[in-house]
Amino acid sequence: MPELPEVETTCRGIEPHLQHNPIRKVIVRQRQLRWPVPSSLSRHLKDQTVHRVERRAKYLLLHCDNGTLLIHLGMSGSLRLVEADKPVAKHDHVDLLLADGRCLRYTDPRRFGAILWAGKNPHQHELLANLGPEPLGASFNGGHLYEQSRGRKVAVKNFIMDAHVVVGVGNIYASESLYRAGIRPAKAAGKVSRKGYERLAAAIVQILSEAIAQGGTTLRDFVGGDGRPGYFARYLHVYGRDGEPCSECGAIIRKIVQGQRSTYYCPRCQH
DNA sequence: AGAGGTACCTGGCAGC
DNA sequence: TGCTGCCAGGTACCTC
Repeated sequence: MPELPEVETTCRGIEPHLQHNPIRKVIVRQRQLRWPVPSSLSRHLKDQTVHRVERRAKYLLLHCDNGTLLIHLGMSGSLRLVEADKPVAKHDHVDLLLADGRCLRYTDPRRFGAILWAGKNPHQHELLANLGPEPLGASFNGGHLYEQSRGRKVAVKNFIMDAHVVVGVGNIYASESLYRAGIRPAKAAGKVSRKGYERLAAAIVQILSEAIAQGGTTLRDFVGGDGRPGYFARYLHVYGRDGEPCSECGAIIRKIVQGQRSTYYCPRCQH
């Protein structure tokens, strides 16, 4: 479910509700996520206040005075503020009960997500320390992609999904960005020109920014709860559209598999 | 070092 | 209706 725009939307959505609203109790119903939820969680969080929520890559960092809670939503995770007495559903794994009678509820059917305690220097945490630049940050541009890609034989689509190169480009937006930049997903990363990477970096920035402005495209349907409707048809040009005509040139959109993930592209617009 | 595959897990859907 | 197989938005870790 969550690509970077959804994580960003979650980040902005929960922060104002957590500030000045101390955590009174932690309930862990399912400890077995990607890594076990630490048993020390309750001790660390009880009576702490989250004073700031930050996003780094697709991790959420809930900063408290004595350390930081790291949350990753994996493929199917979500965080919602609900009344504390709302009945729990099957995959509601963790609740942070708040002083105002509500709770931050972590739900994750596939349990690929993570909830970890990071201590006082969270950016030094092993999961965060070696990540590439933020796509919406100042150090990300076409030059960076160009430099990083010299000599690399990996397909450019896999290259831009590598978190050591740039974080936050998930499977949907990888296809969409390459389409907008006019680059074939299977092309070797080292063979893409500087100009190509300048278009690609610009496309990544534009597409992620637009998705955030819309409130996180995929989160919308996830919250709605039913499959993957409306927004796909409206905002995505190639993803999930194999067999349909390209909106630019009319050629039939193709689907290929790269690294066990589906990739979509227009054979006429992308070279 | 880099490329590619595997693993984690549940649910929804198509096809029979 | 029920079964089977396949697919799904992520990413750390393994092997070659």
